[in-house]
Amino acid sequence: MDTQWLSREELATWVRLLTVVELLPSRLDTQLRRDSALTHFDYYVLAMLSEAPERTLRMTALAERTAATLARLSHVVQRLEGRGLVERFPCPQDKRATNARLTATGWAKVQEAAPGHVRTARQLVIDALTPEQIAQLHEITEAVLARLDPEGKRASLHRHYD
Amino acid sequence: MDTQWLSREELATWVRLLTVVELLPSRLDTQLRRDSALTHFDYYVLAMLSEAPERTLRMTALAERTAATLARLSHVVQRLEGRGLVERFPCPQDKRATNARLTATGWAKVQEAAPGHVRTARQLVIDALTPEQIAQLHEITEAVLARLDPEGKRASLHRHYD
DNA sequence: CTCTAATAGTTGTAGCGACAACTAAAGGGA
DNA sequence: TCCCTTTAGTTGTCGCTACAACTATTAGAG
Repeated sequence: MDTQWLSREELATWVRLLTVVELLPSRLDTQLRRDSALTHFDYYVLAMLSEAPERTLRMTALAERTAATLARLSHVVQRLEGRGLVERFPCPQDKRATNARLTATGWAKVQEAAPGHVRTARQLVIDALTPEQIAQLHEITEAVLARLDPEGKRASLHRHYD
Repeated sequence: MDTQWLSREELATWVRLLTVVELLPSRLDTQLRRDSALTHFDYYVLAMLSEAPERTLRMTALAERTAATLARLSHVVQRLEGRGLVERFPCPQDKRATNARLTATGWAKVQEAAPGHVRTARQLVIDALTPEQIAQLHEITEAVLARLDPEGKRASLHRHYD
């Protein structure tokens, strides 16, 4: 049971990755909060609904696409419903299930927030990388996700974009 | 002011990156919480202190190495002090400043937690990648950090590992 | 030698997320 | 049919983080 410590190069990379993982979410939150009064997670919930048929998804499906637990999603959707951006209604086919649907106000909100968010994504990440690096990062995140979420229980989102 | 939307490849990569950024911290937290009753951030604070001369750092220096705001660090160190893992004392040279020092108990805690944490880091990320991918990820995170933290105000940590 | 601005750190508060406990409905034997 | 398990979702609570407001000390301009 000897510990396999990290090599110099592995450690340097690991530390940089942690720093990115630490800083990126707060940057995204800050921009969206300031410009649209949404957290980044709020935005993603709305964005996923906006791309779904009828702008409607079951809570479980929405949770997968946003890589969230059902509990967290439930809290968030409750708040979004209170703000009139989303509405919930029981699923007719399965009485256990709940559907979440984007309201007209919610749709307008996403439309308004999207350009600024994309600009931020470019500024902070995408435009900092060469096309080759984008391709490399694609492979790298793919490999890591296979470890983080082997069965794809959470985080099915990326499969919709292949 | 037309929006430069993301290409198919850019979007797929961006979504994967977001998923990693969403899932990785909670995985690290879960392991450390379960095995050592520490958050990942707690662990990093203790780890940074353990590598410093005298196992002591000024709050500002510690905040940079952990990519945290001073406010956040202050709260965390307060809690760690309450648990006897860290102690604080005023800096003699600069009466505004506070030094944080790892206690013997804190040192023991890091020693105990480190192997499990490294094993997790390998399992989830490092061992999922080839040496080439590690090198690529090093470059990629470097480029992104230059955007996230241009002046290196926060996140000076990685420079200690070059 | 002031007086102002910058630096160092702390604290209060509010909001979000993790975890555990819970209800309710559907599925699946025997 | 009955019972047990699984699935779907909600809710309460606690702890952590962001943000803003605050104090105290130091550095720098004039």
